[in-house]
Amino acid sequence: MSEVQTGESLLFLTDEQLRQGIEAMFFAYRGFTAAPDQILEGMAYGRAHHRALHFIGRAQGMNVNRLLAILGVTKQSLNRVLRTLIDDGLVESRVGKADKRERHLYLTEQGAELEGKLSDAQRAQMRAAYRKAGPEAVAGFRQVLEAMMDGEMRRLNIALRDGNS
Amino acid sequence: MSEVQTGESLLFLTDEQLRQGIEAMFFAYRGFTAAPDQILEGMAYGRAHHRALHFIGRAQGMNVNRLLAILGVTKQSLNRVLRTLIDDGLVESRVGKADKRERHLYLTEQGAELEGKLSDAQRAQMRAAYRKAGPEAVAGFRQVLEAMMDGEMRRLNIALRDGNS
DNA sequence: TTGGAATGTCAACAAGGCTGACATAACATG
DNA sequence: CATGTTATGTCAGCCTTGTTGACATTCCAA
Repeated sequence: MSEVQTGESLLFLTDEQLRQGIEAMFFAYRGFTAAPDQILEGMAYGRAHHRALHFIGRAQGMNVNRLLAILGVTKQSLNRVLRTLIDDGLVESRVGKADKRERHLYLTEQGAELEGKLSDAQRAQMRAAYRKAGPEAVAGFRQVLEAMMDGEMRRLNIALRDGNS
Repeated sequence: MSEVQTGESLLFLTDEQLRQGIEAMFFAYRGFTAAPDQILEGMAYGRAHHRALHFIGRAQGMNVNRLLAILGVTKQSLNRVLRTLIDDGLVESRVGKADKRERHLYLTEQGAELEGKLSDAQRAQMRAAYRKAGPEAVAGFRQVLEAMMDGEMRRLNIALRDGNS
């Protein structure tokens, strides 16, 4: 697969190569969401709930504004989802200590349980793909994904990764 | 980045590594759809129209059933989209020659023009990411994406790639 | 001739986006 | 202190795109 590569880097940029990449991304993303979607179906929750649970679990205590920025939706849209999660006791919303206008979000025990189930399924899927492709491929995969994010997203992603809340 | 790899392949499979991959996929997919979305906004079309145009353009003459399989939606859902594209003169639906029950789908000149515009934008985005990451990374990227598709999707994707309609 | 396949269409509904408008509480600053 | 701004929530309504179910038509194939 890695071909000649000497001066021939342009080969990877033919329209056909790019198109294949685009289509692969489309199909792969479907596979990517399939496992958690399956768990969620039948429950009263959807993909939006999953995303909220995921990122709240990832950086517990995060405030609403930050979650909005990460998810890239409007507060009205998030609120609908968050409302049900809070009402159902999966997420707890605590008034900020320093700034009492802020609400800080935490997973309850119940919330963490569901999040864990979803995460496990998605990680298993990812793990299988990683195994099949091998560590070198994974490194390349990550590099391309990074390059595909625009600056804003990359910042959010890196902040998450480094644990800056 | 390729590390030791001897026995250490497992390093790439820690929960943390997997989680980062999951999040990168989430953020990157947003970047991936951003360019065409922007072109479409304001027009009376959405992402669903883009997908239909893309795959019809990719394999002109494809019948409806096959398109349904590729897109993975119900015929009612596709029909709504296809209806507007046909009515607006972007797609032509021809009765099958061999089997007159089938409808074969083609882009009109107008349809091809819009498809081209969307494609160009998305390819430009992809090209930028590929350039930034480099050819080796791209090869790895593709390998992981392949592994992330389930069998069904991989079959569809490969069939497309090889031009089997 | 008859069953099944390929397609289209009507109706109703749900999830999850969006905008706009408005309300409240709390911080921050002149 | 008064005033403006920030963080959040909420109501109402709209759009896109997915879903099911039901039914009709046309045509291939046994």
